[in-house]
Amino acid sequence: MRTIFHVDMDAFFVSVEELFDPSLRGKPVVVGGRPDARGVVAAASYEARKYGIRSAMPLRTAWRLCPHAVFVEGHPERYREYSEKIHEILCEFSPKVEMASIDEAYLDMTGTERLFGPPMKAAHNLHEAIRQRTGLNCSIGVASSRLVAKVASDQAKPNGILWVLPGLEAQFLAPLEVGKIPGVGKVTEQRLHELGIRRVGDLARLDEGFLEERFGRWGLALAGKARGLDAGAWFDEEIGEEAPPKSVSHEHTFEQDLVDAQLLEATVARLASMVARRLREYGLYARTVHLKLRYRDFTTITRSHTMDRATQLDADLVEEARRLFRTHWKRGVPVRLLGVAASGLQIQEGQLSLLDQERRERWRRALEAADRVRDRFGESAIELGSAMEGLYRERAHENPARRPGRGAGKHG
DNA sequence: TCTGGGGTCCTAGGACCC
DNA sequence: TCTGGGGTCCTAGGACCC
Repeated sequence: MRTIFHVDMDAFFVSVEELFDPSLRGKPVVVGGRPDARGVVAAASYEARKYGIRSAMPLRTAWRLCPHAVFVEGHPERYREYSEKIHEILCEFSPKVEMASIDEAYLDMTGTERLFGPPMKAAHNLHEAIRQRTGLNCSIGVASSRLVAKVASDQAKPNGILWVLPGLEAQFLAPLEVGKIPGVGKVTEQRLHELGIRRVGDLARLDEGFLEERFGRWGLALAGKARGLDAGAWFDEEIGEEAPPKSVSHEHTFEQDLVDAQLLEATVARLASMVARRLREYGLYARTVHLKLRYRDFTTITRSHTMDRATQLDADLVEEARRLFRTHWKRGVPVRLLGVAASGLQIQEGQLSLLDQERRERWRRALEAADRVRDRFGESAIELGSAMEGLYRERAHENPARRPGRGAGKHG
């Protein structure tokens, strides 16, 4: 029998903002952007929630519900910093810690009794350690599976601890609405409602075969979840360190829909460069490039292309993304959002000839140097990066014989 | 009300190979 | 010559999470 903790920070983004600006305390606060911006609520304070404001709600709606709320853009760097602090603290309590997102984590506390005492005592100590060292509140769920621990932390909010005793998992879940099960969203909830299933207990009573018939493999997982088991890919057994990313993406919604081909293409190029940069930071190479296009009426298409070999170079990703855009954008139709993603990530580049390898190595170093320039002077220096690429091409063309002899790293 | 950005996982059809 | 099945890759779309 395992002992799993799920630690979930309370109103994380808002709470971090309050640390830096205590005048926000006690007020309805919305993190996400200006109230008239195109965007959604990233986090709402408990006071703001009293007005019906919720995460993922359009900012304009939130503003209508509570015009005197304080709207802030937010500070992602600060959230990352605090997330790392929390991770450090968690690692003092267990060697098996897994950050599930920026503000929540699973701990395997099995066999830590001699060190930290029984589960409730350990949970209290952990809660107190986080509060003292970060000034932030969290809620903790304790149970024999990830699933039940996660639901328990949600039930414990705000600022509480809930331990579901081994053997009582199904009893704990039974009265809850099916939407409380992680992985059951609006669509599945609606489908279950149509079958007359409203509570987890209703679900648990059903025959597995019936669920599999209607929901496929997902139905089987659902049957397990209703009984408190870690079923399905969402909850793999071991709790451990994070795996490398499977995809990297950047997207942008325009303040106003755009039809200008040049502006749109420039955006595609910028997004592709940002993706390439992240790949270099991770030390990964991508084989597949995806373009995402959202039109004014919100219809959204994605188009992708898989290359012969993996790359992490701006030029390659920009070229592929731009081609996808030119091929698939319906000219003259206003665009709301553009996105570029990379997948099929691997550690090594595909096999190359020696000459290609040298050429690519020079490019890679030049681009890394450009990344450093951007770090120092900000994203506006991005033009410098592309200008350098142009310069490189010209020179290589004018005087190809000169390139290999000179120090390869100098051209950054 | 008018819908972000960054991810993961699943499904399903078609191509291609054995 | 016709028929088949399984496995894997690619592509597109969608549900879901924070």
